[in-house]
Amino acid sequence: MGEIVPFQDLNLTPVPAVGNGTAASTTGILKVPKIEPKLEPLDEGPIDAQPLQEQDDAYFQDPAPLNFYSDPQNTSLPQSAIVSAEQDNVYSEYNRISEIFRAAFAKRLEFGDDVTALDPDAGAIVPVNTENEVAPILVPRAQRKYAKRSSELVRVTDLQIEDKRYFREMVRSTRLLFDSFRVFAVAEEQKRLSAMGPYFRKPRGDLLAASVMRDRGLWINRDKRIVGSIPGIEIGDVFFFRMELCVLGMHGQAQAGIDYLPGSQSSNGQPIATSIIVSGGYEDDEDAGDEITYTGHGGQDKFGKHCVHQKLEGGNLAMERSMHYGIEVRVIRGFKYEGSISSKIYVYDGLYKIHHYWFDMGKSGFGVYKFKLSRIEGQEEMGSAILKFAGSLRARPLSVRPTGYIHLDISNRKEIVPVMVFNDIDNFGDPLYHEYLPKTVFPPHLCNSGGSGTGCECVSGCVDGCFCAMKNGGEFAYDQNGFLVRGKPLIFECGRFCKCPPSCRNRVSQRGLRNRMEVFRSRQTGWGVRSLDLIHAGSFVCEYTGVVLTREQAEIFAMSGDTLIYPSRFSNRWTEWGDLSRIYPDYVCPTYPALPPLDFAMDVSRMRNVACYMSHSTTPNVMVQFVLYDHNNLMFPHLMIFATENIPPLREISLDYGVADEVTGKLAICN
DNA sequence: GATAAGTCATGGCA
DNA sequence: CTGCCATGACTTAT
Repeated sequence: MGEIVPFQDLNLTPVPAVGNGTAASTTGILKVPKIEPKLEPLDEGPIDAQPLQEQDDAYFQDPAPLNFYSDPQNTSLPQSAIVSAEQDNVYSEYNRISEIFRAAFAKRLEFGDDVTALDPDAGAIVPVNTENEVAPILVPRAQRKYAKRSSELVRVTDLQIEDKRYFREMVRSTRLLFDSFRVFAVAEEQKRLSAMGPYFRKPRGDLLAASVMRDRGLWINRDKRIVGSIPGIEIGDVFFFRMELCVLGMHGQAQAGIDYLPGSQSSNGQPIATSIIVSGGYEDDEDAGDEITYTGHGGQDKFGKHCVHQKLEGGNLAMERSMHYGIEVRVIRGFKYEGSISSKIYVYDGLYKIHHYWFDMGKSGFGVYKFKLSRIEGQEEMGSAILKFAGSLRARPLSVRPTGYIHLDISNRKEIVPVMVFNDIDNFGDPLYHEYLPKTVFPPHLCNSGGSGTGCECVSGCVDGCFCAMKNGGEFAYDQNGFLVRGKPLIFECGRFCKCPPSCRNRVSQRGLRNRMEVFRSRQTGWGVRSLDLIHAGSFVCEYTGVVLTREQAEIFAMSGDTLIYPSRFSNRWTEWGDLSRIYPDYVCPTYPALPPLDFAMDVSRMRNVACYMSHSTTPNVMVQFVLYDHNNLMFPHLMIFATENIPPLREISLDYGVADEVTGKLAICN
């Protein structure tokens, strides 16, 4: 080994604070006057009288099936919907937008294509706006020119709170784009492939999204090689693809488990490891959470069997050098996760230090390098530990948390999965005193407008181009997995006059809650909501229910001081989900059908559902999307809540309730 | 579970 | 110093 340059000579300088606080103007999760009902102590409430008991039946024990499309036997859904085709003309705008996307994808350049139409000054991708010409989505591989990964090794320290918000928002929007584009790209690529003939392999949305985003220069954290935590990424954040980690600068290797700055790029010629992925791919690994014995890479054949001794080179050498300099590494754990959209999930578990390493005989009889890592103290709880905890909580809530639960299902089996109530802070228990309302109640005349209507004829489920697809502008709002492709002013799901079964892909939000929820008491937000299941970005979470009041009724109610929800005041966060303007410069956010002013309010004072307890945030992880299915009045849509981020179990769900009223200074949600 | 298609960064070489 | 290309890697989906 050559001469060792001491740690302080390494070019490890803190990055100056970047954020200026303008990216996010207000705080994260706030204490707001959401629905603050009259909180009553539980002195003579039902809780003490009826101690909770662990429930063993399927309703409490079975995990919610994520792929509900494989359940055509489920006929419990109401077939009460009236949908007519009268709006067909207003969807021409949708059709036009869809055509742009389809054409863009169809015109993907292949290797060797002529690229003279591309403008070299505008980066890799250029829209060609002549008639009938659209931008290609991918530049031919041979033509791609990417900015190199930086070799400047830095550690980011002392971020101010506004800097943290800035970076969190940057990460959030990047992930949002990755997720929504991934969903979209798979759907479009499938259309393109099927137009060319039969195909056998589902396209990989992770690769498509990452590749297109790289073309557009949308990968982040490439201008610095960051040691330690990545600003904007928190312990416990969950990822579904290795490429997503590359896009975020978390871990730059598409497959390799050790990411490092090679010695050839390092200021002192020494390689430095920055992150590792622990996912059980090496038989000699031992993972005890805080302590890891990590096996170096190499020595395996293509089937994953060791066949030669490992060498102290590449990532292995970088690990040894990081140990020598006392440099921390990020640890990301990979799991198999039942019901996930991808085969594995990846969880950021925080920073570890390498304490020693040795050369050892592996179980295969070939030599391997082993590294002993231990977690740096004082960090947030490990994300992987929370995932495991949530898993046991789903099965045996009262054994895992003997105190705190005051109800195991406030829905009283009105939902498909339980909604529990947890309070280990005080003795308030008002969620127990409201009737649970699984679906919004509309004025009777809306849903009973005669026995005739129009709908699709898809007896075995809706297909591309069917009547209901056309009503949504020629494309369904949801992909084959039930994920929202992009937000729209309004979505038409199939309804009563459709011939399709309840399992139809166009009936996502009317199926109700799919994730086991917990209403919990919090010192910061009063009541809050968290899920025991991992929620995928783009998936339906729940409806925001209440009893619909017309304006006249609402005025009377408001005078009497009841709590009302005004749907028109929810901020238009749906425009962010699927906003591809950073990929398609001429992207137009869907604007049709133009909704009339939503001139109604919802009373949630007596009857409500789990959504009512969600906290407000200006950096929310869910949003409201308007949906129609059981009647046809554009003025009275359902308020459906969809996830805009991957929400790990037990992380608080937050919603943007809209801006504060300028006159009263109150947040808009309450009157 | 074997296999095929796909990607990245690295490192050697011209 | 740059560009090219082979290589290895705890992937992902069928």
